[in-house]
Amino acid sequence: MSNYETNNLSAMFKALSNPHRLALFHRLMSCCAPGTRCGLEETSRVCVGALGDGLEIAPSTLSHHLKELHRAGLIQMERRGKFVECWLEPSVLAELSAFFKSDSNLRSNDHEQLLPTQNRQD
Amino acid sequence: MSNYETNNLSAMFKALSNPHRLALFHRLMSCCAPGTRCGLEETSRVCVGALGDGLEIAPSTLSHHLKELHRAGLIQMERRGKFVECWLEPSVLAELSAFFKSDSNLRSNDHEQLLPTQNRQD
DNA sequence: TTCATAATTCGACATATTTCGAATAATAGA
DNA sequence: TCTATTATTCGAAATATGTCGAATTATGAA
Repeated sequence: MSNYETNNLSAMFKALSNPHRLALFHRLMSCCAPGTRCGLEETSRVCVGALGDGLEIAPSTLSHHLKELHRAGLIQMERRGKFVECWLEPSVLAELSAFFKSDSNLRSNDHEQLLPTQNRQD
Repeated sequence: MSNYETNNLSAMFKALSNPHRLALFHRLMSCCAPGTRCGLEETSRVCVGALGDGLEIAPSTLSHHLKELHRAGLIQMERRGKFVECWLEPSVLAELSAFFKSDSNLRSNDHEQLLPTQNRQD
């Protein structure tokens, strides 16, 4: 994993490291049309105020958190009239899911000899 | 997603939000036996010092970061003689990968009416 | 016992994050 | 234009995090 990839990914995880932001992100994940794969082109959108509903945070805090999610590349935002709509690109979910799929992270011999010899045969 | 789950997950993401910690975690992911699914029972272990190799952080910082990863439930640690070995439980990878699989996050009607009516039909 | 190596704990400091309220901007409608 | 609604920006305060060096612990070997 290059430094660039590491920083990009860690920025995403940082955005998700706050419980409020994770909840916001998860709402966006959950609101896709039931019974279909989330997104494709049917990504549903939620306006800012509705996203924060029930979270008990000030509007300014909500705005800040959504900006962080957006800066990390996790969500999209677009003003439509009085409202600002948020949505989630399915490719982002795919990228993150793939990262934790161990198969995609196998390398051949990068880390030979990482254990001292006396500990390798038991 | 319950509050408990949210906090648990966000703690994991917080642990991965630091580039150094993400690099450490990724090394543990990458060092599995080539050609096999990571883990099952062949999880390979790496001792603390070797994990930090090339990362240019002080031993105390390395120790601190590994403790954070452990506290978040992301890695396992066990002393064997002079060394402390670290490894990764495959189930953790599975859990995280599954979280981003949008299918597993579909709910039926939790978020009806999140967009104001005038914006729902375009 | 004494020494060297591996790793952790502790205390300190600089920096970053979370959160809020007040002020501001953007928009739709009367 | 004036007003109400939606959302953002700004500044400040409290708290958390990342990092290091020094001291300490744990262990194996001479």
